[in-house]
Amino acid sequence: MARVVSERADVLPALGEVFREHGFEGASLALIGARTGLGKGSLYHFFPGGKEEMAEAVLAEIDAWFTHEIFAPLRESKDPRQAIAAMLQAIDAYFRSGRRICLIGAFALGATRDRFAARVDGYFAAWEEALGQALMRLGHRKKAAVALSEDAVAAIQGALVLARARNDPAIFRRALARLGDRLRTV
Amino acid sequence: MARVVSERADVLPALGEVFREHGFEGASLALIGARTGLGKGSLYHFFPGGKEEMAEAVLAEIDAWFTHEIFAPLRESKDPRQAIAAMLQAIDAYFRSGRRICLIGAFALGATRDRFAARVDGYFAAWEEALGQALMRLGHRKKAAVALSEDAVAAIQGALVLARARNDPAIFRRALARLGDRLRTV
DNA sequence: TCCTGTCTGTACCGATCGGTACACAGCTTG
DNA sequence: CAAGCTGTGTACCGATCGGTACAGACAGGA
Repeated sequence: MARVVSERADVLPALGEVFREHGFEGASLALIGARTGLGKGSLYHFFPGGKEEMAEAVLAEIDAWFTHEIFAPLRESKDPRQAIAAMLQAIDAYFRSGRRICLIGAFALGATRDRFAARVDGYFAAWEEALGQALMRLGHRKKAAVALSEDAVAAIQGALVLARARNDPAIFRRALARLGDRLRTV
Repeated sequence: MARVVSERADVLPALGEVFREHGFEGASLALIGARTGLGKGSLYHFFPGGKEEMAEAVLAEIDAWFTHEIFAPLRESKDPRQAIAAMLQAIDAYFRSGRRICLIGAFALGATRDRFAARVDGYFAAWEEALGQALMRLGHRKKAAVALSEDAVAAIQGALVLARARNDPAIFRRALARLGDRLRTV
């Protein structure tokens, strides 16, 4: 039988897209198999825990990406203003300017939330905390920084909802632009 | 066989809750039957179109409620400041202070979006338009009113995502409070 | 009383679901 | 070459899916 040599990590992006487009429940093994090019044999070889393990692996990968690319710079950069600008740019790229939804946000609203509660909560908690840190170093007092970071993360998620609801990615870009203004003023 | 006498409209609230909690795909007929107390016979009697017609009816009911309770006052009230305050209060009650999600927002992020695209788009479009009207009568210029209303609707949706993601309804109340401040300043 | 239309429960349908079992292919190590 | 591990395809499992068919139950009007 054909041997294609793939690794667990190789299929995570495709897996993520299937979950994004069809949700956890809607992503059937048939769909997953078609999208990843892997049969059930391979799938269950890489993910013995089935769909749940696949989703968990995808969430872990997303978490790692954000931690490294977004959260760490916000926490550590010596220039918080630049770090925030970089965050907005990275977010715009990651969400394809509003054409791609946030899998974690979608899971949060879906029936899947409880199953991945720790990941879902941790993702947003880390984001808020990291952005709050940057805002404090920018000169905001703790309370204001917490409020502003909560507002910012919510604005991003809301913009993703709206952009997809109205099928208009421009909504997301406009929201990011306004958010940039609000995050620049101390 | 037992006869309970119910009407189509009577089951819409229960139907809505099932879709909220399990999503469109996750809401199986077994679940729907259990929650509404209706068997398949009754269900398909009231909704010959099956699940799709059930969801459509729920969306129509939600749309009607918002149109009457939220959008119309925003458009017509002689005191836009008061109308906006009333909107925030009605929203807080409707979403149970963050303990209840927005079905339309959840559908927008889910795989179901395309099937109910018109409803989903129309709901948010109407909200933005109505709020924009109120903001203009409050003294904002058209461009600012449009931007602010888009921001406000996104903020509400984002706060619902966050509140459910982090399992903390207080996030929603805080977001509403901050939104009130932003909408009050002309 | 009978008839007709509105409800309701239930048996049943084919399709698909997630998951398991297992045989086999091919590389790697001796 | 032989053994062993890692991938891979496929047949198969019971459960559940959305939907249909249909007969029985009840109310209102004739």
